Formats: sequence, C-alpha cells, structure tokens
Amino acid sequence: MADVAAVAGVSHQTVSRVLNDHPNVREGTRVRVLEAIKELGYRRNLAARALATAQTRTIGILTIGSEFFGPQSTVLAVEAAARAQGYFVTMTSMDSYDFGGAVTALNHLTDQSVDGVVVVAPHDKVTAAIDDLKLKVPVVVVAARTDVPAGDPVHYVYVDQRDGARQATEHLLSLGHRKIVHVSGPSGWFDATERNIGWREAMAAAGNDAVEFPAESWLAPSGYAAGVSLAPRVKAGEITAVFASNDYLAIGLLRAFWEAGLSVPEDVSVVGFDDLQIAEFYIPKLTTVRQPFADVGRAALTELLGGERGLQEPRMIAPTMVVRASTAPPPRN
Amino acid sequence: MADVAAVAGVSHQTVSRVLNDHPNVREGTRVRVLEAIKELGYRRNLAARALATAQTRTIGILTIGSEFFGPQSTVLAVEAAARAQGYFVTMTSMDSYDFGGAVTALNHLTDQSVDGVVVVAPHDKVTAAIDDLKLKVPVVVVAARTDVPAGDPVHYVYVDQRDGARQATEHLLSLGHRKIVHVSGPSGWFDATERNIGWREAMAAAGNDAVEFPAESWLAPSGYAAGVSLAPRVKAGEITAVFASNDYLAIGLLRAFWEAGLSVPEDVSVVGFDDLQIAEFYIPKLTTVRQPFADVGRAALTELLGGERGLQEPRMIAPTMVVRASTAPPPRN
DNA sequence: TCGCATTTTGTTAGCGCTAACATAATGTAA
DNA sequence: TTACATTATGTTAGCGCTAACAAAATGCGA
Repeated sequence: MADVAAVAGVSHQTVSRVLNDHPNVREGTRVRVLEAIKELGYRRNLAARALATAQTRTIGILTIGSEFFGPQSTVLAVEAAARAQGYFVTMTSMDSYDFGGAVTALNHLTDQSVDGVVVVAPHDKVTAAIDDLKLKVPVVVVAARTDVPAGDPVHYVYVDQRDGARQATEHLLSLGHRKIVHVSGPSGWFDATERNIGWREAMAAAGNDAVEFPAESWLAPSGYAAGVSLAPRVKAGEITAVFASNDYLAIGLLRAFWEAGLSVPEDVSVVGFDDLQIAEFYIPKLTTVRQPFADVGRAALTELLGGERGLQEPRMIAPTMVVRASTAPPPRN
Repeated sequence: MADVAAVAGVSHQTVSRVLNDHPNVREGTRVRVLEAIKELGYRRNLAARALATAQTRTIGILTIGSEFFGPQSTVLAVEAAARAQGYFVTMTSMDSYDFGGAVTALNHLTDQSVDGVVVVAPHDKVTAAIDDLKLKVPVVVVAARTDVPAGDPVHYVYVDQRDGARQATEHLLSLGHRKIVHVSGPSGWFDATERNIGWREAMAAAGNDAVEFPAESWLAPSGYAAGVSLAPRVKAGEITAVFASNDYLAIGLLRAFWEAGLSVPEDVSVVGFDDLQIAEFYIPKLTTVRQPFADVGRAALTELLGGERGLQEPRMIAPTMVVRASTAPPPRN
C-alpha cells in the first residue's frame, strides 16, 4: 500500500480511503490512486484489514458432510449470494452428528473470526450445540425448527416441511387412498419430524389412522428395505399408498415394489419429497414435493446480513407439490 | 494473549510458544499457560497470526456452481482432508464457465491469501485461466488433463477417465456388441474428452467404427433427447448398445427407451459413468463405471500440501467397472 | 566452586491495514 | 480581503500476533 501511495504521490491513508470508497477524496486524487493500483497490480492484504477492523467480511457455512441433494444445493446458493454481497465464505462439515462434533465444527468457524454463520445441518444435535455455545456472531440455521423461543438470537429459515407433507398426504387422500403408510426419515432430523407432523395432521383431519414405518437413514437402501417389508402388505390389500419422507427413500421403495411384482401406480401409489433431478426420469416418473433449495440459501444469507431488521419470526418458504406418474387412485380390489 | 500471559505469570511470547508447540518451553510453564488459556477461554486471533507469518493455513477450493455429484463429493473430501490437517477451507464457485469467470473466482481466492488452491472444475476454460494467471501459491487441479507440459507448476490429480471409458466399451464389446453409440458429454469438459478418447481407442482396437452422439449438457434431459433420437435406430437394428458419458445421461436415455417401448437390456444395452447413489435402484439397475471421488479429493489435498516431494507426474486414480442389469448380449435379430 | 554451553524466558520491532486525530487546502459569507 | 466552516490530505498509534534478538536461568564437567 505504501508503494501505491508513493506512485500516486499521496499518503497510504489516502489509498486506504480510495479503497474503502470514503467520500472525502477529490476525484483527481482518486483517479491517480486507482491508476497506481492498476499499474502495480496491488491487492490489499485482507488479514491486515481484518486485524485493524475486527471484521473479516467472511461468513462461515457449517454443513453436513454428506452428498445430500438438498443441503448441497442450499450451500451453493448461500455461497453465491455471499459472494454477490462481497463476502468470503469459509466452509466446514461435521464428522459426526453428535453434540461434540457440532461444537468442534462451530469452533472451527469462530476461530476464523467469521462475521456470521449459516448452518445447513437440520439436526437437533446441531441446534443443541448452537444454543449451548451462545456465539457472539449472528447465526442463521436452515432447519425447520418450530419450537424456537421468542427473542432467540438465532434465526431460522426453512421450507415449510409440515405443509409439504400435508400437501402430499392430501394428494393421496384426494385420489381416494385411505390405507396409507408414511415411511418416515431418521430421528433427530427436523425435516423428518416436521414431515411426520404434517402427515399426521392431514390424516387426522381426514379421520384416518396415521401408520408409520421408520426408515433407518435417508438413503435409497433404507427405502428399499422398507419396500421389502411393505410389499406383502400391499399385496394383501392392507396398503394402497406410501408417502416416503424423501425421494431417495421413494426410489428405494419403487425398486423394491417392482422386484415384488407390484406396479406403481396401478397397485400402489408412491410420493416422495425433494424433487431430485432424476425424479422426472425414473420409471414411473415420481410424484413428489419440490423444495426450492436455492431460494432457501439466498433467504438465509439475506437474513444473516439483514441484521435486526424487522421481526424475529422464522422465515418460511413454501414447497410445491409436483404430481407425476407414481400416484393414481387406489386399485378397486 | 496478554491476559493469558498475565494469568500464567509469563510473557506473551511464551504463550505464543506454547500455542505453536515450540520445543523450548519447560513442562511446568506449558501447563500453567494451558490452564490460563482454558480458564480464560482464550482463542488466538488468526488474522493477526496471518499478518505476522504471511501464512493463513487456509486453502481455497474453486468449484463449479452446480449440483453435480462428482465435483460435490470431491469438494467434501478435500474439505475433510484439509480440516484433518489443521487447515481452513474457503470456497468459491463460478458464475460462468468462461475465462473471465474463472479469473474472477481465482482472484477471489487469492485475495484471501490462501496457502494453496484446489480446483474442482474440470473445464478447459478454467485451466486456461490458471495457466494465464501464474498464481504464486501451489495449485492442484482435479481434472483429467493429459497434455500438461513437463515441469508445469500446476499439478493434476484425477480419475483415469480414458481407462474407465475403455473398460465400459470393452464390456459391451465382450458381450458381443458391435453397433455401439457413445453419447458424449458437452465440449470443454476434460472428462467428456477423455472418455471419448478411451471409447475410440477401445473401438479402434476392436476394429469398429466409433459413432458418437454429442449431448448438449451433462444432465438427464440431454440424455433423454439423445434417447428419443436414437430409439428409432435401435428399432431398426442399427444400434444395440449405448455408452453414455455419465449416469444422468444414461438415466435420461433409459427413460426415453422405455417410453419408446424398448426393453433394456433385452433390446439395447446401456452403460453409464460415475455410479450415482441411485444407479443401483433404477429399473433396470444401471451398469456403470464407478469413480472414487472421495479418494480423489484426499489425493488432491495430499498433493497440494505434499509440496515438491517426488515427481511432477499427474496422480491418476483408477475407476472400477460395475456391471449390473442394464447390459446384456445384443438381441439375435 | 567456577566457567561455559545450553535451555528457557523476556523484550523489541514490525507484519499491512484502518481509526482517530491533526493539519492543510478550499469554499463562502461578510 | 478576512474569518470561519467545510473538505481533503497527512500523521500517529495500534489491532494481536510472531520473528529475531537479548537476557536470564539451568546443567554439567573440571
């Protein structure tokens, strides 16, 4: 910076002013400084700036360390939005979904003096760690947590999972299904819990029993296992439709049903959740609930940088029902 | 740090020594300092450290801004490996795959004084930008670039795409196929180019013509479009097998063939590339080439931090053929 | 016990930037 | 023109850490 100042014939502080768009710099001086900067290929040292200002203009993203479609898309959107706002992004993922893993990951971010944190890890162990740590920087969590106490400094942004599950369930009910099973996501995950609640509410409203089949994980093998268990009951006429807590589970289910000789949607209807890229290309095309992950990512960053503007209310984004070919009226016995 | 020093009754420099595992610190002193650190909940300011040492212990990851399975998995693995080595990770993605977009993204990383960069964006525009910029920090690119000049400071780590394509092609040839078409990936991408070469080599070695059908993108809709075009030729007996440049394309293809009333693998065989999580659950289960993305990520980081150890030769990792149910001998007319 | 090598601890300066204040230049009303 | 407000620029100090050197404490052989 001193070199630039020398070339432009000004003090280093004036260079700093130009760099920070300070108003009180004469146009001629600004131009000379800018030219010197270009000539020397100067780039300011951000570590020094961070030290002097106690601000890094960096946000941290904490994410789960797995290849799930939703979180990944959200992270990408957060990063793009942050960059557009002139922020840098540092990312870390968790080795395990327990309290300690979450604390370690959070510390890893705060060690870097991030100006804010976006957490894309909708697991209750993670939120517990956040509550416990009482971070000094703003935190936005992408998780459908509905029991947030009023005035909680941590903000939540999410897709209305409960509503999505309700839509999915009502779609099946409106087709005439009554014997429906929900293959629910693994415990600890807010999305699983909320979808479960939405499902129960819709079933209760229609006066039906809400039968669940808990999946071991979010992945296709678990859906497949569920399908293997459920197929005989479908054949016995005890089940006419399945609402799976995500598309991976739905696809596993579809595969298991196919292997059991069941036709979807003729013998049994299946609904998923997420709308994976390939949902539309599966055989049959999968009826599912689309989550606008990119919107969530953008909203989370806006919330983070927006500061104390307005209310503390969680930002909730609506999912969309996408009806394709894996659902139809139940068989007539 | 001064506070810690006061509590422990030492100078701040001794605290610094403890923090940096300097050998010449008496055990008793070290313990006292450690206790003071714990008592005060002290965490060192990394911006100051970076300023003093001119090292950030941060590596930058440049990635494409899309939800592709491979790059995403690789990024996750790089992050985990970096964290295990005590490095921080800052990430940025590109808005566009042109030269300018790559330069902007690279500058975004170097502005943060990263100690090294891992590029997970196997596109020729990106490598062109890297060559042009002559970065002062070590760079490792995850891309199957084979024309790297000897002594190039940029190192390349990748899966042997050419070999994978050869395996896929030979698998089809060994089943008896001769009329094979390769649905190739979009231009500019190293993976597409290399798979194309591997395919041609294998076909040439078997004395067959190598017929290609270029896809517009890496995504399922492009595979579907290819399938729509190819289906009549399959029916006419002009094609008995298709090697798609990735699994998304293969799935689009499968869907299009299914809609055209063609059975896979009875009427036509299909091979993909990548081994997506759901490849095993598609109907039929997809025969494909598995890429060990996590291994690549780890290898890239090792290469980056390993420094000038050993040769400059690109690190090449072998893919594995996974034979499932989408391939079979050609129909007997 | 002394003298010297070795280990341990302390002191000073500076990394490159910005905040706060000081000074100089300019504009404007009387 | 002068006096004073306003704008533009310069000077100084310090952010929290580590490198380099200085000084003190310790160990050890004679």
